[in-house]
Amino acid sequence: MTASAVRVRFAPSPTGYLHVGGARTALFNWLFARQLGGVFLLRVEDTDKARSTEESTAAIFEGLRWLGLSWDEEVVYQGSQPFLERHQRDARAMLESGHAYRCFCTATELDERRKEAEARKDSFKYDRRCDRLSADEVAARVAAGSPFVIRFRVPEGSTGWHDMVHEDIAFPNKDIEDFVILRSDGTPIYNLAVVSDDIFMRISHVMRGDDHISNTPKQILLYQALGAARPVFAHFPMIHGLDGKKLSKRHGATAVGDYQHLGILPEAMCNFLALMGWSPGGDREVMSMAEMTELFSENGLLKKAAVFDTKKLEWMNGQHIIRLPLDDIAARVLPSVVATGLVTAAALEAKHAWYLSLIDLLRARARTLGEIAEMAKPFLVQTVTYDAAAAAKAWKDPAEARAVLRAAHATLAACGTWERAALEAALTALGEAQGLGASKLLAPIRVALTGLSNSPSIYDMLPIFGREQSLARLAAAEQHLAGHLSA
RNA sequence: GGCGGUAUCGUCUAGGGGCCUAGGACAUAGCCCUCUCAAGGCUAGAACACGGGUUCGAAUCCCGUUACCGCUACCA
Repeated sequence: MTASAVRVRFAPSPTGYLHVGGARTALFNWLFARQLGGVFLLRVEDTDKARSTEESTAAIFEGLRWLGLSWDEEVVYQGSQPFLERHQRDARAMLESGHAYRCFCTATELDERRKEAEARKDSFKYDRRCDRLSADEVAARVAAGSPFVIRFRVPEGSTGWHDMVHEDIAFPNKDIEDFVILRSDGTPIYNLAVVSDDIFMRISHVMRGDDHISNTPKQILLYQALGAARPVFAHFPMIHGLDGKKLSKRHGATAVGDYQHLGILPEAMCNFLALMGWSPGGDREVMSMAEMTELFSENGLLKKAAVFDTKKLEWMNGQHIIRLPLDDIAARVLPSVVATGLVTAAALEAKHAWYLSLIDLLRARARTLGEIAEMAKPFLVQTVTYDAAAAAKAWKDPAEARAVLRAAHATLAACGTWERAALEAALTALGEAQGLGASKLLAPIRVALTGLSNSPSIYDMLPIFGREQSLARLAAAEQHLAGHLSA
């Protein structure tokens, strides 16, 4: 097969949001296509009209776009008229070629028989009774207007394939029942629709979740009955929650949109997802999209279900936050910073260099974009709010703290230049002169400057605040403590 | 129940007969760095599900058992 013949698709059913498991499947398809210069397609499986919604479709597109998984060609809708008609044509063709037959058993009857079998602890499989109907009988029922479904007549033998991740898998056909391919209302059942569409879309590799393994033999049978060449199949392992069960709402955030709002970068999300079911080999872990595209290989595909651990996702996000270009991160965190309500985008634009240096200072200590915005707050407020616990600790003795602040204020005010090195030298000298250790000296200043007990280095912050603002904050804290003393 | 799949530290994984007294990462604990918090560095504990084979030799190959997961619809 030539590389250009690679055509893969992601085929979600629009009944919810883009789930992390779906996102992982989409990512693998995308990576595979991009690496081989193939085509990545999107097909919305909306044949179940009752459960499909437009909001869901939009949410899935949005999730894919955010992740950067761009698709080629027009999105295809499985439930659209031309598609439906083709599904019916294919079903009819199989009826005519003898690969399928009409079944007049009603859903209720089937249900009862299934329950009876269950009560006897027998496994239920359709008994093919309608396949034994005479041609005349069938014609009579059709003429009488009896509703019927079309069932595929599963042949003798065994159906297997060579899976890209599981190697060889085979199912004895006797374990596959004569499954329905067309409902009594003329709409197709999943397996028919999928095969019909994959043939039509000339899909070369069907890559999906493990949960489709048992559908595969049925689909292969359909390809054969339809006289079409089958694609290569790949079944990726499932993603589970911390309890080992299939990931669901109970496990917390499972929609990719949840992570977007949490301040996770799409690069980190993809990187993390890629490692669930795939490994580039060796100790390689943190990768850019370009690196993953280059390294992706079916040899690294894993069989075991992976547990989704948000702790590692967060760590990985921190790694991407540090590695991505500063202006890129600064631009992406901007909406969150503006959302604090403390500053406008225009104001930040006006002092872009200052904003960049601020973000540079904060990003090493953040794991999410939201944390960066949170840590940026003290730098954006007009008046500092002193955190009670921080003040209680750093300003334990108000008189002493006030003295330190006053001395620091005088020292810094006397500084000729407002540069990091000079400032540090001046304060270090002050500390030595007063016999104050770094902690004793700097902790009160930290609270005066930020109101918090944790922050970037004082010497890094001073230039960010600037001379005027720094001195003002020192003075304000001193004032605050003075009030505290008289009270 | 039937059928199918999977099985290395708590988690993500490296490993494809000897390089394995099993490596890396997250998490956890401790130390270093240090003005706090991160980041970074170092260290520790922590795994080949079990039982049989095959082989001079098995985490790696085969079989069985067990556990877990999935499918078992006129859902997708």
